[in-house]
Order: sequence, then C-alpha cells, then structure tokens
Amino acid sequence: MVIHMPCTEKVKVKTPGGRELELVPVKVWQLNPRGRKGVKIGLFQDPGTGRYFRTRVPEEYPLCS
DNA sequence: GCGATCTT
DNA sequence: AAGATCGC
Repeated sequence: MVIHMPCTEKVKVKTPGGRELELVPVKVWQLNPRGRKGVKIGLFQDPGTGRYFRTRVPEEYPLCS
C-alpha cells in the first residue's frame, strides 16, 4: 500500500531558464546509492515553458506526490 | 557510477 | 531508451 503525501510546501529553485522561483514540486523522492547518503530530488514544472525539470531539494523537505 | 523517477 | 537530478 502506498500513501501519497501531497506536495504543498514551496521550494526555492533555479529553473532551467535561470530564474529563481518558489515552486511546489510535483513529486519528491529519495535518490540513494546503496550504503551512501544520496539526495532528495524534486520534479518541477517550469511555469514559463511548461517543461519539467529535476533539481535537488533540501533534506528536510518531505517525500511527497 | 550509483540510486528513483518521469519527461522527452 | 536516454537524459537529468547531487554528492560521495
């Protein structure tokens, strides 16, 4: 059973176009190689272009979708 | 290169 | 199927 916590909190992100925006991620997951720490990755949509992009989110940001 | 995930 | 994400 999979519980999806909705993504609500905004994140300060750098868009591919180089703009600093506060966006709510579409989804956040953990990306961890075995035995290592890894990072949290967020999937975002650039409101200007409509294109999706991924970027690191802070460790304290909750997993969500 | 590894890791998950989704868009392209 | 590849690319892109970050840090180790």
